[in-house]
Amino acid sequence: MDPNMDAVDEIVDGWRRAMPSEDVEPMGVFSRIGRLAQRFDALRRNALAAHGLQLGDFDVLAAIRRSPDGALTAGALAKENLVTSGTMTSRVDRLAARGLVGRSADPEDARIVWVRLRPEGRRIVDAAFVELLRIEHGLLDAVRADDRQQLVDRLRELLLRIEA
Amino acid sequence: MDPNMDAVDEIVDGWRRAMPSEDVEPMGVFSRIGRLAQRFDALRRNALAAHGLQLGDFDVLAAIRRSPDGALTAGALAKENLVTSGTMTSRVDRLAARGLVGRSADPEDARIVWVRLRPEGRRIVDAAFVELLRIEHGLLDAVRADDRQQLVDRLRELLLRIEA
DNA sequence: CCCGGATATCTTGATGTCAAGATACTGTGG
DNA sequence: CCACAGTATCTTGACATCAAGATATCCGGG
Repeated sequence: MDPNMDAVDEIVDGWRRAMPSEDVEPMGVFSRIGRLAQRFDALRRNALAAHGLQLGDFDVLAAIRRSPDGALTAGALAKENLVTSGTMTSRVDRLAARGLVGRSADPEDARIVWVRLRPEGRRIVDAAFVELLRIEHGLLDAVRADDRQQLVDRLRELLLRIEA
Repeated sequence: MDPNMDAVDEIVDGWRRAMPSEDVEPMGVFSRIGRLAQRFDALRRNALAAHGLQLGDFDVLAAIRRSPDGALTAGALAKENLVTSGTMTSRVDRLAARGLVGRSADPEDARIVWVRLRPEGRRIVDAAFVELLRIEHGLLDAVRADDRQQLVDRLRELLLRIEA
């Protein structure tokens, strides 16, 4: 097999043979994005396990870590992580039980729950982030530095379209 | 907010503020890929529901549909779909119960289970495929035709690296 | 001819997520 | 001041997936 072909080239060729009347060009983009995400998640999952975190745990800690005030509401976390409120409840339960985050009530609106990093949570999320970044650098080596900005710009176009 | 910024620009800026000493360039690529995959899966899930299929169901039917002989073994399906053998057992159970696929024994190796499309399965997968392709075309409109090949080539480089 | 490692599938038990609904609170218009 | 629509979070029940192990089969070396 041509060593410059990847698994998606096989898939696209397969569809071309199976449905010759269709223009299957978009599959080369979207199948690769899906497959890359799946593989990359497996790498992340593996790396995070060494820090005692699941993917969802990291996403929660990271969102709080990035927030200007060091705290987010449960609803804001759910929205940022693209999960339901029920999922966020269970993630925060898990992290709070380990002492990585703390819940606190809002003094003005009793419906709101603020979630904030505790020192151990911040230590862990920073260590995990640096390691994930190291892995990402290693993968991005496969793309010439000159081409990276182009890639980012094209992905941004797609994301703006899909989130519109 | 700058209308040309997407959700990932926000995230990357957040990390840059939180961890100024790190080079966060790769996040612009990998966070977008992850987020695109997540959003795109939601669109696919929605479109497939109209055909009575889940994402995993479609992936199974599609893999068989593309195969030259019109049949694949349970193991080959699991490998192609990047899932465990247990997951494939349950998917094939589900599809076989609806009559969309059939299982048959291999005459030479009794360990092997061949899975093959039944007429209704083929009808459904073809209809679903055409609709998914229509959706993908609509999204890919966001990228100029001249730039698409570049995008595919960069994604292929990443996929070859990540699957190596 | 038989034993042991390799292969292929299925079973079991645990888990993370979701959809839908329950609960509690806010704030505005009458 | 009250009713009601809207908002924010949590609870519940169902489900797809996974990891690990059970079962069955194949095949090569002694």
